[in-house]
Amino acid sequence: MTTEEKIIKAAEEVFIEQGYDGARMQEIADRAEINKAMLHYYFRSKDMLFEKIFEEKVKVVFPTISEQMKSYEGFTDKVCFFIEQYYEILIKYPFMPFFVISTINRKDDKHFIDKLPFGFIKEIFFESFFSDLQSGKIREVNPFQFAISVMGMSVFPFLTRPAMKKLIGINDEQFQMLMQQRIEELKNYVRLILIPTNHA
Amino acid sequence: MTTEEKIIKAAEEVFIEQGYDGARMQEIADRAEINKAMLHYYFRSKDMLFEKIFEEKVKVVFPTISEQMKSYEGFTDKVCFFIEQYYEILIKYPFMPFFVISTINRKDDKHFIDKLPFGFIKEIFFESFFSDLQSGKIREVNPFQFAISVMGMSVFPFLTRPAMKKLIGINDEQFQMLMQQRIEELKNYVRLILIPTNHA
DNA sequence: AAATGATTTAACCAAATGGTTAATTTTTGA
DNA sequence: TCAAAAATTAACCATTTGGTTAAATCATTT
Repeated sequence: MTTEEKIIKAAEEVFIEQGYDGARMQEIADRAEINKAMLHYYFRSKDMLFEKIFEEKVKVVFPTISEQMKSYEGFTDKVCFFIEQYYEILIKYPFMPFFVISTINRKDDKHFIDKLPFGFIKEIFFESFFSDLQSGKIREVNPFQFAISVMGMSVFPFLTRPAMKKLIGINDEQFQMLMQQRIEELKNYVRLILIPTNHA
Repeated sequence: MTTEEKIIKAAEEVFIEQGYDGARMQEIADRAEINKAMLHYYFRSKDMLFEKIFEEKVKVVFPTISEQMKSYEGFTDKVCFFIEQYYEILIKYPFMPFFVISTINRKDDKHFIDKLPFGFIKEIFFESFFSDLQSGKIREVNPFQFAISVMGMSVFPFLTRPAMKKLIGINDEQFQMLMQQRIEELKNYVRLILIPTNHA
């Protein structure tokens, strides 16, 4: 493991746990078991190190689901598949949503928003939406609002994990199980919302 | 306006905008137009000042909706009413959700979770749930998962406001309008999920 | 008006923090 | 083998930050 890799691994941990403001360069150095000067030697400043980590991590959270997505024809199926794939990632990286959201909400530095791959979301949620709407395969919902809802339902428990765990009284393992079950539940909700009732 | 009130107002602003770590005592003093020593005179330390603000603000975000909630009989109606009331508060205080979530996610200090009024949520979502389920008035959904979903759909756009605005390309005013429209959309989703289709 | 207590201020402090530097060790390539 | 380049370290630095203090001002009561 090279020094650079050690730094990135440690920086990931610390930034994700503590956020930009809470993170300390010394702590990153300690966890990487290297001299603090190395951080600046490899990444110049705290800002540039953070930037690097954020870009790297965003690539993980918003992966190229869209590729596989194309094999699904209908909008409903696409959304359901998205939930499945997204949850696989979320369960693997449960701290990611809070990291991303706390970063894009930083008062002074709003430029991180531009690093989010919006195209990806648009592709998933709007591509087959209108054709399915016209052919009557889905109900008349607002695509924006619906997209926000699916994202919100998916991500919210991960943003409130500490509170969730306390509210329901569970540990990390049980939380993970609950999230696993949640996939089917959410897919069910999506179908109930989208698929019209056939008044035979 | 007393000095104490000036401090609280300024501290609210700064803590909500910058978070605990990002907030500076000097900036709070500047905005309140008082000497920094007054902050410690009235609230001893940054921690105690923050505690005060958090407690105060939580009372606003989780108000006594539950009282009015009781006049609604059915579970579906209760949830719809909750969304209405909750959105009134959210539109008024759009920064609150991020403030609360970033606080309960603080690594070192997880005790803020205990200050959240969980009872309130339980009351709303579980009280009439089971009776309505047994009488067949609502579909068989998991009450936990459903509660998380409603909360998530409601709160998510406020957590991602800066990104939302950029994604859809709107300003603050338009965002507020979008959220106003969202109330009906969400109530619709809730009904579609909960109310069973009558197979006549 | 004087004494008392509460409030406010300016100056100060120690610790922490991001960042630098000059010297040292390790690696590399001719 | 040896010099140049790259990597690493310890010590250091300027600034910022939460917090303190002692003196000054203001308000209240007698």
